[in-house]
Parts: sequence; structure tokens; C-alpha cells
Amino acid sequence: MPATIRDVARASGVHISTVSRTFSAPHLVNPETRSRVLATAESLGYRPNRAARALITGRTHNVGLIVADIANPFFPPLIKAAESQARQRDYHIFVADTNEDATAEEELVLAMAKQVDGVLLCSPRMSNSLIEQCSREVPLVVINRLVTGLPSVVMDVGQGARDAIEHLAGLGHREIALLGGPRGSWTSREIRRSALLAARAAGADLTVLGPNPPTEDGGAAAADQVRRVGCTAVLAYNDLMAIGLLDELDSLGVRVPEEISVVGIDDIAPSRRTRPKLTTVATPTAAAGRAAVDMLLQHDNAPVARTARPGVGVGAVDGRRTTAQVTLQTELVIRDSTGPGPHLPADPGYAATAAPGPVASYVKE
Amino acid sequence: MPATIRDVARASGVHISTVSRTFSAPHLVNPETRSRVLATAESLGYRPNRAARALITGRTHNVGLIVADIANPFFPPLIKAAESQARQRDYHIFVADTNEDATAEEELVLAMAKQVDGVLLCSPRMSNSLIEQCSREVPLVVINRLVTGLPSVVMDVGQGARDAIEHLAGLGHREIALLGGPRGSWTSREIRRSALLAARAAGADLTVLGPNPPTEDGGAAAADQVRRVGCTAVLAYNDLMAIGLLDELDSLGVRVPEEISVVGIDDIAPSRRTRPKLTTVATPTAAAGRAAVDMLLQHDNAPVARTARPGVGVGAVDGRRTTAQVTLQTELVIRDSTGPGPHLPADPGYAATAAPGPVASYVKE
DNA sequence: CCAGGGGCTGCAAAGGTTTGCAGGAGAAGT
DNA sequence: ACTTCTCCTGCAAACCTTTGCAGCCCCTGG
Repeated sequence: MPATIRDVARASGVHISTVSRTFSAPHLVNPETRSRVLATAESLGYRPNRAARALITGRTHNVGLIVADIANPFFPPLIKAAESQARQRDYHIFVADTNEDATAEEELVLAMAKQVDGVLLCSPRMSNSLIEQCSREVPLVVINRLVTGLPSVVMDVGQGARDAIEHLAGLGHREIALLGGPRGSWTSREIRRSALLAARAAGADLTVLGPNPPTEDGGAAAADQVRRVGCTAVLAYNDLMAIGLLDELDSLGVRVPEEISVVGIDDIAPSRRTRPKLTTVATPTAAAGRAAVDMLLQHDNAPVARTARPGVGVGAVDGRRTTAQVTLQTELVIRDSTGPGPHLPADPGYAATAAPGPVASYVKE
Repeated sequence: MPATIRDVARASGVHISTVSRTFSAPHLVNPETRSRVLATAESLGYRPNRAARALITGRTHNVGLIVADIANPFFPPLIKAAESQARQRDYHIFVADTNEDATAEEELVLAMAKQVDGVLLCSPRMSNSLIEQCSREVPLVVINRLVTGLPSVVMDVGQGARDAIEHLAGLGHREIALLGGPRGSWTSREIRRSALLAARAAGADLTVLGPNPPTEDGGAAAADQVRRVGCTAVLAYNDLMAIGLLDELDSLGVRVPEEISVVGIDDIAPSRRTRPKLTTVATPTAAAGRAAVDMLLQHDNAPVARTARPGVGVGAVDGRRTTAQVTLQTELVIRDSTGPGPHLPADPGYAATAAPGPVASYVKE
């Protein structure tokens, strides 16, 4: 029923190979012939059958994108950016959701393997060795995890955590709690590592709580623990948890930031609207989505705009593909959920909710 | 490089057709042979090439899902539900985002047409006639719009709007504003129609504002207008706008619900966490996603669990496919953003933030 | 002992496209 | 006028799988 290349060939009096070339290698066909073919194709409503094309070229023009939880506001901007970047190159994106489950992850990669030219594996929960194994089945770009030998794009959450801790220490906090993320999260380990270092350097105590589910409920559930450890400031694995914590603290009658300061990570949209507005580490999620698509498609496609983001990108060459590791910068955004702590160095001019001088260079809005 | 059906056939000493049948019609092959084939297939890491399969069967086992804006928290639960429902039937989902743009919509449908077995068109902004045209290219299920002759699933926003208006009127509001949604939205028209009727019946004035972009900014931008029309209550096209409005009213020093009551529609996750908590009309988005997938796959697939949702589903038969129209029920959720208005009937026992008696049966939480 | 049938397997065509190779026409160079 | 070259087009194989048809073997019933 649908028009095939053969119908177009017949209707325009040329061989099917000419029609094929009209679409896939236009420069090889006489402009006159080309426009004639295009006209009849248009009139017949012809659209190339991608399955047939994929069969012979081995390239599906599809990309898989696997995320932990679509409903987590962290991901949609990334998905959106990846999708639009891919579409621009005539690729389509399969989206799948693992529900934070490591085994679902592997199954999904394998299920997609034969159907896509590559997979964007975002915030994986499975082990590195499993990821490597998957990467033998299908080209992989890992987002939010550094795995050696594999192209990956990560946010510099280490720097972000450091900034956050320094911000808190600078405000006079000495007892800080870290709300860890889910088990298996590279980001969570990275934050932890970096936060511990920064806390030590600043002469503050850091109590690590977790692992926790990276959701509002996870954050809310940790509120009790946070109070018990007697800290005056909290850094959460992500904004979602921070928001849940904020909410629960409010219900418990704990004032933020007067009694406890809270910092999140991600700067998702809702964080601008909490009361108090959430201080957080902004991660460039859209840029990450675009970069990942670029890295994946770079190898197969001739015309690729080199992603020469400033200050980013460490290249290494392995067997036959360039495995770049891209690190995107993060930025501390100071809002209203952080305030002076008990050890604030004497400085009479401070207003409780104003951002302190020393870290003002991080302020974004 | 990757193992094909031929490799498996050779390695297990059978014809390729036997291997094929092992996977696509297991009951036709001797159990003994079958397990042998499965074993060698496993050991070779064989996975059927879906492109080749699609080429001959004409079924891709893929479904397209087109939404207006992935970053709008309304959609992720729907996407998530659709994806998991589809996966359960061994289908994969292409997700695409139109950025609220009607022409992008059509392009996307057409681009996907040859690559999927059907498209879920969610909250379309294009005209009915264009949709019908698209439906000639590829099986379509429309979500959030009723278009005759096409299978569709909608939420009963009419009822929802009615409930909301009655709730407000019951609280003593006589001057109500409706924040309209984007141009081209069926839902927006439906809400408007229904709200006007309900307002008239309740003896209240309804001022329609809009169209507006269905975002937080859209809601915030309308705050000024809302104040100028002198209403004491607002029904917004969706929660996102309601949240934006809430936020802006707060900045302007307008107290909610004391001065103005606000009702949203959708009950997205963040609505539970605004201050005050948002009164809203809950729409069953996940159920809609599942139902839409079911309707789409129903026609092609033998084993289909009949979605016999109670109180739902009007069937009609056209040429060769059943074009059902499913309407899912909505539910008013009363929280803290609505309170008594100036014409509240004498009833001394009222507390300002408590839900009034007459509509208590709608309360969900 | 034969006919019939059921269970399983092999054969080969078909599906729509891409692409290396070859050939033809005309232009340009010698 | 002949070669060489460029530009364009046609030919046919190949990609991997599904599926209708036919054939085989073996069993059962008569």
C-alpha cells in the first residue's frame, strides 16, 4: 500500500538506484533528474523505509536513551536536549526508564542493542564491569559516570560539592550532614569523596547519611536522622531530596535556614520555587544531553560539528574509536535555604538571608 | 560481526527457518531441537535483527509518542506509564517533543510514520483536519483531544472544571477568572465551555483570560491581569500555571487563599508542595498512557487484555478498526489554596483553610 | 499391509533499500 | 580523430528474517 522506491522509479522513468541516490547521495544525480524524482516522490507520498535501509546499511538512525526515572525532574531537560540534538541529525530517540533498577538497565541495553546505533546510558546503577560488557554489544556513551575506556560525560559534581561545603563552612557551619544518594551511583560517591575532603580542609565535621532513594520521600525520610546527628547544615545528593527534606523540616517546625541550612544539587526547576528558595549546585543537564549525542554520533557521521566546549574535554584514543571523557562545569547558586551558622566569624553587617561576601562570585541569579 | 540466524543454524545443524521458528513460533518446533537451538543462540549471543524482521512482517514493534513538552511535569508520568506498558508487550517507544509547536507535530508524525506501528499523539496543538490527514499515514491514538473517527483517550476535564467552579461558588466566590491554556488545545476549550456553564448555573461571573502559554511563566505573567479583573478566585488551565500564579501573587503581597483562591488542574507532583498547597483537579495521566498504548496495540496483537475500566469507554466501529473513545475520570483534590469568598453563606463554624462540607465527597487526600 | 494423518523440518521467495561495478554519452585534451 | 575523463545512470547482489508449501518420518487405525 505505501509507495516504495520502485513505484517512484516507475513513475519517473528511472531506475530504482537513481531514486535511492536522489535521497541518500543527491550530488551523484543530475539536478534535472533529481527534481523530477523528488516531485514524483512527493506526489506519491513516498518515504524511505527505514527498516530496509537499516537492513543494508547496518545503521538504524536510532539512539537509545536509558534513564533512571523519567519522573525525576532532573532528566526531562536532558532528554529534551538529546532528542532535539538527535533529531537535527535525522536520528530518533528511544527513551526507556529503569525505575532505578540495575537489572532492568542491562536488559534494556540488550533489548535495544540490535535496534539502535548506540545507547546513551544515563546515571547508571549497574557495575562498571557490567557496563563494559554491555558496551561490547552496542556503542555506549555513559552520562553521569566516569568509566575508563568508555566515552562519558559527567558534571563536575566534585567541584560542586566542594563549593557547597566551602559555602557552608564560610557561613560558620562546623557540623554538616551529607545525604547520600542511591547505591551504585557514581555521582553519589564522587560527591561524598569531594565533600569529605573539603570538609576536612575547612575544619568541619561531615556526617554521611545513606544510601537513600533519590526522591522527595527519600529526603523527607531522612529528616529525623538529620536532626539527631545535630548538624546545622545539610548537603543533599540532589534537589529532589533537598526539597523533600525542606518540606519535612517545615512540618517538624524546624526553621530553614535559621536552624538548619540546606543545599541541593542539580538546580531543577522546582527548586526556584520552594520556601525558602533552595541554594543548590546547578548542573548543565541540557548541555550534557547534547554532548552525549554528539559523542555517540561523531564516530559514524561525516559532518560533525566538533564539540569544542571551552575548558572541557579530555581525549584519549583506544582501538578504533576516540573515547573522550567530557566534564561539564557546575555552579553554586546561592538562594535562601542557607544562612549563618553558629561559628560565623565576627562580621556584624550580615543579614540572615543575604549571601555572604566571600562566595559572591558563585552567585548566578 | 554480530551473530545472525544463519550462524545459529549452522552451529546447531538445522535450517535457518527452524531457528526462526524457534523464536517466533516455538510451538512448531520439536522441544529437543528448540532447546538445542536456544542453547547455541545463547552461546553465540544471537539476537534477532529487528530491522530484517520489520522488513518482512511490516511490523516494527515500535510506537511513537509525541508530547508538547517533556519538561512539563504533566507528561513524564504519562510517558513512563506508556513506556512500561509498551515494553511489557515487547514494544519500544520513541519519544519526541514538539515544544508546543503545531508544525513540529506534523513533521514528527510523518517522520516517524515509516518507523513505527502507530503513534500516540498527546495534547496535540494542530487542527483536527491535519490530525485526520496524519492518521492516513499511520495508525494514531490521540490523547487529550476528542476527534471523531479516531481512537482517543481524554480526561474528563469538563467534569473537573465543573467541580472546581462549584467548589469555588460553594465557598462564596462570585467573581471568578479562568486562565486559559494555549491556542489549539482541546482541553483548554473544554475547560472553558464547561466552566462557563457551571459558573452561570451557580450564579457566578466567569472572566476568561488568555490564551496563555501553559507554563509557570505564563501563570506568573497573568497575575497582574488577575488582579485587575477584580476576581476573588482563579481556575487555571493547569497546575504549572497555577503554581506560577501562586508564586507571583506571593511576590505581589497578595495572600492566598485569604484574598484570592486558586485552583489548578492536573495534580502534578510539585502541587503538593506549594505554599499554600494547591487545590487542583487530579487527572489520571498514567492510566491515560496505559490506555492509549492498549488501544493502539489492540488491533495488531492477538493477546490483548481488554481494558475494561469501569464507567469508561464508548465504542464505535468504523471500516476495519474499532475507534473507541475513552474518557477517564478526574477528581477534585481540595488543599489549601482555596478558601471562603465574600459571599459565603452564613455558617459561623468555618475555619478559613478547612475544606467546606458540601464538596467533601471529592476530597482525595 | 496400506491409507491417512500429525509433527517436524527444509526450501525458496519475498520484503525495500544501498552500493560497487560497469557502461554510455558527451566534453576536453592531444 | 582518438584517447581520456567526467558525469550520470543502470544492473544486480546483498542485508536478515519470515512464511507458505512441500516433503519426510513415524504412528495409528482399519
